[in-house]
Amino acid sequence: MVPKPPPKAPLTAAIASVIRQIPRGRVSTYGAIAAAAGYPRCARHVSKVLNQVPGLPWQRVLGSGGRISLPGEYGFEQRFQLEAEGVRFKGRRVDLATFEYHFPRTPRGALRRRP
DNA sequence: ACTGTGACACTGG
DNA sequence: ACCAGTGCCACAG
Repeated sequence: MVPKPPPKAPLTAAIASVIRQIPRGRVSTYGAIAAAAGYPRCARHVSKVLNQVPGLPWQRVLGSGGRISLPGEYGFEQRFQLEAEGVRFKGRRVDLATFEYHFPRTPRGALRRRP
């Protein structure tokens, strides 16, 4: 039997996993990541995961429309990092049509809002 | 068990 | 186009 599987924050682990799938030179958004992890309405939680789990490609995560949500100097840092990977900006935004990474599939049945 | 939190998304002015 | 306000929802203390 299993000694002790970590039934901790399934959402956190799922989101972290999804973020790691983003290849270099591509980006994604909070909402898309949350949805790909199976939790469509938990975009806000993605930010929490980025702060909790180190080693993630945090710079590849953008807000809706390809905007940088991270304020302050870190925001510029993010922009530099992305440009270093080949991601181009149009004004303050990234052209998602070109650089957004589309995840292969939602790992689990996505929670859908009840009608 | 309850309350606060968060690098959001979306809508209206 | 931009800003401010509102809704959202699982996690952590």
